[in-house]
Amino acid sequence: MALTREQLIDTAVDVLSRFGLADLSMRRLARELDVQVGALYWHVKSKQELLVDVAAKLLGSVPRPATPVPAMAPLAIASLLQQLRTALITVPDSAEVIQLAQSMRPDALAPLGWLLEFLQLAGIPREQALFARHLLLNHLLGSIAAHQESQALAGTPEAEGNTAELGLEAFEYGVRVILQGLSLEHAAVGA
Amino acid sequence: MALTREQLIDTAVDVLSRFGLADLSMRRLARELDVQVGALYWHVKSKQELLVDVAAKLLGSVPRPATPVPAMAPLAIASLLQQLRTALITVPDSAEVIQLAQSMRPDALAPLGWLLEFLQLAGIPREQALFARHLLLNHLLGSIAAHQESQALAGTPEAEGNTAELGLEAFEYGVRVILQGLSLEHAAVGA
DNA sequence: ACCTGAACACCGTTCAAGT
DNA sequence: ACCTGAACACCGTTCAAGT
Repeated sequence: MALTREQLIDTAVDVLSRFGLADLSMRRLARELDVQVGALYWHVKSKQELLVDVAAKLLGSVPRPATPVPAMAPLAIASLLQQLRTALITVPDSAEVIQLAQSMRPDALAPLGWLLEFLQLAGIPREQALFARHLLLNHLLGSIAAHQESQALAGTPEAEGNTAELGLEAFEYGVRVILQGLSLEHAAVGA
Repeated sequence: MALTREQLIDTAVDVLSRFGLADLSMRRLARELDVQVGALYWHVKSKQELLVDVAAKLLGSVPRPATPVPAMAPLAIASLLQQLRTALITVPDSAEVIQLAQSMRPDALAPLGWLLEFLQLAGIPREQALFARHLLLNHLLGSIAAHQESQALAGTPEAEGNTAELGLEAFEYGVRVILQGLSLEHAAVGA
């Protein structure tokens, strides 16, 4: 049966999850799917386009939180960020893939749209909500990348629980700091 | 006269500044320096090692601010971040290069050491100062990358001052939010 | 419509051998 | 000490030709 775009994306997600971005080449994908490299380009315009779909699939399992009342918006934001983190933290180089997708097609990642929505709901004007989202996103992706690096360098898994919790702690600290800073900058949030 | 490591680094900075990271290959460098590719590997262990030195050179022009009294630490931090931004904003893909250097050799970039120092001076305990620095760094590099992307997509330089100021505004907004959030999280800062 | 075969124009790294 | 020549094992993308 003929190769499908879905199959191509699924295989890409699989190779990424198991071996990382360095091993995710078009040639590797072709080998994995038992076709010639050229065949892939009938289903997909370029590797970058494929990676956008990979990013969307990585975030596909994140459910949309219920729309909060304004006073609860910061909580909804924090929990959405947590969910995004858990969806990405086990996939090597996922931060890089999301960043690329976000820069290529800013509307391709639905959960990031919700994030903007909740920030505005919290009383932040649109333009500044865009800045604020950038801030939160840079922190999310940055802390995921840092955590994965530190694990990669760890080598022998001595005290692995230790570094894993440290990564989570750093993430939550940053979210707290940013949300507090935002509520100071925009009076509308507090209760 | 023989090729030197300095020459190699300088040429790399030059190619990066003019053409970006995609064009910064060992083979391109060799062509530029009129040697064979192999020659480069006598002066440098790997491309990654070279990029660490490139990153250090990019930040080499940033002067160390005078050590502030604790109450002035946030100001010193904000001005150091500004200087880092101006050093990097004109160099394509500089954020990526800094991030790589920072992950390969966390002590190679002196100004980032100063940043940690000032955060502790502001009354933030060491461990959390490390998180806070990450937060500021992710914002700095993220906003530089975003600004350069938006310029790349702009194509025709219509209303170029507009987007340039928008990038600066987003950057300053983020720094403000983070510093305010930090001062809320750590009581020691206010005057 | 979907894929093969083969090419084009590249990569980073290594290393015997030269000077 | 410093560099060349040549190889090894890869890349992403294109495209005539096949089925």
